[in-house]
Formats: sequence, C-alpha cells, structure tokens
Amino acid sequence: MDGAKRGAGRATTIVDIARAAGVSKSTVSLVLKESPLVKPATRERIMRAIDQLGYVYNRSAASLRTARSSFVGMVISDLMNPFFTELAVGIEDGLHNMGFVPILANTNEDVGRQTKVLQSLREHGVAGIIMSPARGTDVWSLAETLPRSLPMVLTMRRVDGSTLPYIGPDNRTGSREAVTHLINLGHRSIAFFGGYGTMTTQRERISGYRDALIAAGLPLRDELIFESMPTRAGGAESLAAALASPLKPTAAFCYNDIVAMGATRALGLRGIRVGIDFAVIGFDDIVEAEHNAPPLTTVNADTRIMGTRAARSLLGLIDGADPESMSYTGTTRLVVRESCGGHRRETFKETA
Amino acid sequence: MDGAKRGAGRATTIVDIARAAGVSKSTVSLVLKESPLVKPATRERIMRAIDQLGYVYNRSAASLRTARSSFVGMVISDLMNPFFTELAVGIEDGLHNMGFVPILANTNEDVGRQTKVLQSLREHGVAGIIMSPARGTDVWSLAETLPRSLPMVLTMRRVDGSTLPYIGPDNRTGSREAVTHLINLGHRSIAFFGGYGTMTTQRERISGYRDALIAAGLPLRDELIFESMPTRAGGAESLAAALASPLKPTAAFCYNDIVAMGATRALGLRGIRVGIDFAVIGFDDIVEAEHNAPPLTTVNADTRIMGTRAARSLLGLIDGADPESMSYTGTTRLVVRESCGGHRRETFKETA
DNA sequence: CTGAAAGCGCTTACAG
DNA sequence: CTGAAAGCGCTTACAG
Repeated sequence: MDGAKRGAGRATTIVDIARAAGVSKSTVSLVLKESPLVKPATRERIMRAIDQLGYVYNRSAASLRTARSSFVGMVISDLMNPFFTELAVGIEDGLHNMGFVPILANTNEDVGRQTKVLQSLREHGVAGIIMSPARGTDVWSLAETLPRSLPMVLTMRRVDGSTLPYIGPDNRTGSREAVTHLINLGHRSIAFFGGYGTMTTQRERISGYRDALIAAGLPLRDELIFESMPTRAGGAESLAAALASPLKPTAAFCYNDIVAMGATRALGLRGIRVGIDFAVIGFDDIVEAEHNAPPLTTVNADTRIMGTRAARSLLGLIDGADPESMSYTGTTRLVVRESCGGHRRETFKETA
Repeated sequence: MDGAKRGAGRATTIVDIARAAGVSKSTVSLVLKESPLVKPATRERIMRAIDQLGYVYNRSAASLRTARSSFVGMVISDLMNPFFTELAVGIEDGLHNMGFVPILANTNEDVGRQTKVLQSLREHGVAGIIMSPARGTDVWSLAETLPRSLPMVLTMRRVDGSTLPYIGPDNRTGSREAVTHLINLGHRSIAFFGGYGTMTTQRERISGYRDALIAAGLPLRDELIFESMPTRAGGAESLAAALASPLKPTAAFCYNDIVAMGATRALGLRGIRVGIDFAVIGFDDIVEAEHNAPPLTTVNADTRIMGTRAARSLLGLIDGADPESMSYTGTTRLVVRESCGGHRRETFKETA
C-alpha cells in the first residue's frame, strides 16, 4: 500500500564504496562525517569512489543507528489561511537552515485528524514537533497522545493548562495599541469582531481591547463584542450584527485580518465608506492586508519571523534546554493604513 | 547538530513486547501487520502488552528493512503565493489519505536551493517527489540531480524537454475561453499582462489568448503583451505600461489572479472603473479572487483537486504504472464576476 | 590511521 | 500457528 524500492537495482551502499576504495566501511563512514582521523590520501580515494558510484547517503539507516532524527513535525491548523501559510514558510525556512526537514500536516482545525497525525509523526520518529493546535485541543488529549519526552512547542495558539513552550505575538499589547489608536481618532463606541471565547488568542486580544477602553475611561460593554468564525464570512456576519446594534459602533477592532477584510467588504457593499463612515483595524498584517480595498490598518506580528523563532525554540528543546526558557513573545507594531481613517505615521513598540 | 533521542530511556521495541507476551518477535511483527496467521488468543495477549508498554511502531526501522518508504517530497516553488498554497493543501490531503507523509520544501523560486533540497530528499529516502519546479529549472539540472529510478511528477509548470508526468490545468483552452468572453463583450484591443516567456505556463496561456483573437479575426500584436513578474506589483506595472501604449487596450487578460489583482488595484488608484472603463480577467480562481474589489472574473482551475491528482499520479508511478499514462490535464471553467463588466452566467467546458 | 564486530528495530523466508 | 536466523545500511567503541 505504501512505498517503493529505494533505487532501481540495489542502491549503492557504504560497503560498495568501501570495496571500490579498498578500505573498510568504517573508514568510509568516517570520511562521510568528515572525521580528521582519516589520512588525506585515503580520503581522496574514497571521495572519488563516492562520485563514480553515485553513492547517496542513507540518512534513515544512520538515524536508526544513532537514534537521532532530522525530521520535525510541522502541524498547521489551517494552511489555507494566509496567516498560517506565512507561519509555515517561516518554520520551514528556520528548520531548513538548521539541517532539519519538516513533515507537513494540515489538520484543518480537526482535533481528530490532529490526534492521528501526532501518532503518525511519532511512528516516523520525528525529533520534535511544532504545532499550531486545532481549535478545541485540550491538555488531556495532548498528554494522552504524546509522551513527555517528545520535544514540542506550540505556536500562535496556547492550550489552556499546558506548560509547553509557546511562541506567539504579544496579543494583548498589540490589541491595546490598536484600540487606543481608534480612541485617539475620536471613536467612543468601538466593537470587537470575530473569533470565539474558546480560543485563547481571542481572549488575549479582547483583554487588550478592554485595557484600552479602561485606560480611556470608556465603559466595557459585552454587547459590543460580536463573535463569529475567524474568516471573511465571519467578519461580514459580525458587521451585520453590529450595524443592527443599538450601541451604534463607529469602529471595529477585529480578531484578525481576514475578519477585518470580510467586514470591510460588507461595509463597501452597503455603501458605507470604510475609514470615513466606519473605521476598522485588523490583526496579523498578512501580505494581503496592504492590498485590501481600502488598505487595512492592522497589527503587524512578524509572522514569518515568529515561525523561525519557533523552529529555534524547538531546537533548543531538542538540545536539552529548559522548556521554561524556550517561550517567546513577539513584539507587535501598529501599521496605520487607510481602513481606520486617521493617516498617521506608524507607531512602534517594544515588548517587555 | 541534528537530532534527539527517540524516547527518554530506551523506547520500548518489538522484543520488549515479545518478552512481555511470551512469544517471539516474529509473532509480534505478524500481529502488527494484521496477519491472519496468528491465533486470536496470542493476538489478544500481544495487543494487551502493546497497550500496557505504550509501544510505538518504528516505521523507519521497517522502511530500512523493506526498502519501502512512506515519505514523499513535496517541493513547492513559492508557498507564499496563495495559488501554490491551495495546491500544497490538495497534495497534502491526497498523500495523507494514501498513507504517505509529505516532507515539505519551499524553494522560493531558487534553483540552487531546489537542487540542494532534491539531494536532501534523496538522502531521506523518499518514495517519490511531487514538484512545482522553480523558474529556470531545466532538464539537465534535473537529470543530473535525480536518478531515473526516483518517481517524480511535475505540477503546474512543465520543464522543457522533460518526459516526466505533468499534472496541470488546460491553460490554453482556459485562456481561449476567457479572451473569447472579452471579445464577446465588445473588446477589440485586448492586452495580456504578466509572466515571462521563459515560463511554459505563460506561453501556454498566451497561445490560448492568440487562439481567441485569431478565431475572431482580430490582429495579433506583440505590443499588447506586457510582461512582468507574476505578482501584484507586476500587474500594476503591466497596467501602467498598457495605459501608456498607443494601442489603447480596453481590457486585459492576466497571467494569473494576483497579477489581475495588482492591475485591478492600480486601475482603482487612477480612478479608472474596473469592469466599466476597463475589463480584467485573471487565471486560477484563488479564494481571494472572489473577495477582490471588484470580484475577479477568472479561470477556475480547481487547484486543490489538481493537488490530489498529482498525489495520485505519483502513487501510480511508485506502483510501477507507465509514466506516459500518469499525466493529467485538468478541466477549466470561466467564472464570470464583476471585473470584466459583463455579468453573464458561468460557462462550462470539458477537456479533450 | 584503519579494520572487525556488534547492534539500531524491524521483516522475511524457512523450518517445525 | 510460531520461532530462529539473517539482513536492511549505517555508527561506534575497541583493538591494533
């Protein structure tokens, strides 16, 4: 059902080249790992044989022997979401540079599939796993499918109660700054669009939203929070609900960019001018944000970099570093474009 | 530099569970592959031991022995492009369903990196490779890095002179239909935007463009072809050049959707109404196309399905099917939205 | 500086 | 129906 012969007829191995070079396979192995122990002359002879016979190193055999794997599982919750694509590109790049190769799994937000995938990854002997957990992942199921000994880091989404290292942006601060910007622009009734309270990320972003309101002495009203799927359709839905609301919000801070894009488009369809009649801000700064109509004001989270940071943390874990020290919270930056109305210069901030 | 111990202290193996169940490891191996040879009672005993000891199958060891791998290389030329993301999702899904796992490599259109990646994939013993070749890939470099015996299929982009199976959409027919639609709408000076003649895909799409013009008795003018990078920026650039052209095109058929989106936005920035003053059509029908402002008329190529077809073809190759029969040309469908002006019903077509 | 030997965790004939 | 033996392609002490 699965598989193919390595080469056509018997791939050439270390002993073939040993024979050709007139040495033992131990010596060949030594030159493969560039050991200084072997005399230059023999080294040359062996290298030549390798070229001539077209030898290709069998990393799996080596892994079996050393119990060291160069595979890393990269489990992405929704690869179709441009945000996660950017994350995946960052991870792939980081892993590649460190000599690891990623086995990709797209769980599509399905916890069942995630469980299967995690098991498969173990069977394939990955050295570790980087995962953006599917919605609904809980500590118990994680603990059940994974031994404590398998290095793993979580990205972009936390799992309540988990002590695994987490790599993600400073959601709370980023959100606070975005909402503060809206307040400074004169908005008093500001809605929050998208996501559900079951997502840790949404809760963090709402905390930031509240921080800003409180700091400005504005009331906190749960009726201004319009939950929906974190998609374009969700954004359109939240927008419709908000327009029907008695609180008459004049601006919305969105769970993420695609929600904001959905809202922005729904606004346009109703002839409401984005950035003039209604302000919207997103989160993530995916590449499309800048090409939205109108260009989206959003919180840049340096997603790609975050991906390579996640790769680095996993490597740290694999090398035995203390898990506590492998978490990383990325700095965030408000990128002001047109969807919020006020054309100000970018604001920078540093994280604690 | 790379790697970690499999488990913490000596992972449990087939012999551990053999000992626990009081049988030989051969018997354990038999139950693992669900052989009917072993008596239900012993089977039960063994299963229980597996559960209790928390045994996890070591697929790599099995691969070494059987010379059968469940890894497949998935080499993507530009994962940041939503089009290729959709393709990757389709491939991942197809592979997953067939019991294979994809090793992801994003070459970022870099032929040098592609060569390295291909070599690494060989060392990791993949059963085959699915690749969307980086721009500039030629048969020679391919032949040099890969033995004929390694199953491989090309997707979305051909490599001149290569006889490897190719899975992609019917570019020529899809393009012809799109341009015919423009002609039916009354356009007489129709430009082609984006891509370069060095890309086989662009050449195929231009052939379709020409087919339509010829069929309508319209002149073929090279000055109406505005090449540029296949990106949003490229689209904007082609648009600028077109507007400055003495041929005054009133419509453009674009190399792909992101080129069309770039053109569309550049048009908007100049106050030229898309779909009214100037018509544009894209190619691919990425998910964003429908959310563009205005929604993009484009050629749907069923990218995801194409990805799973590619997976299926590779599997065929691995199972020894005739390469000639493993190519697949996907059917194409014009999706009329607003960017082209004429709001007609969708047109369907079947491929030869 | 190089070789002989054992072993990583499986599978696969081959006996019984 | 089950066990003993050999072997997949490497690496790693251990001698010499």
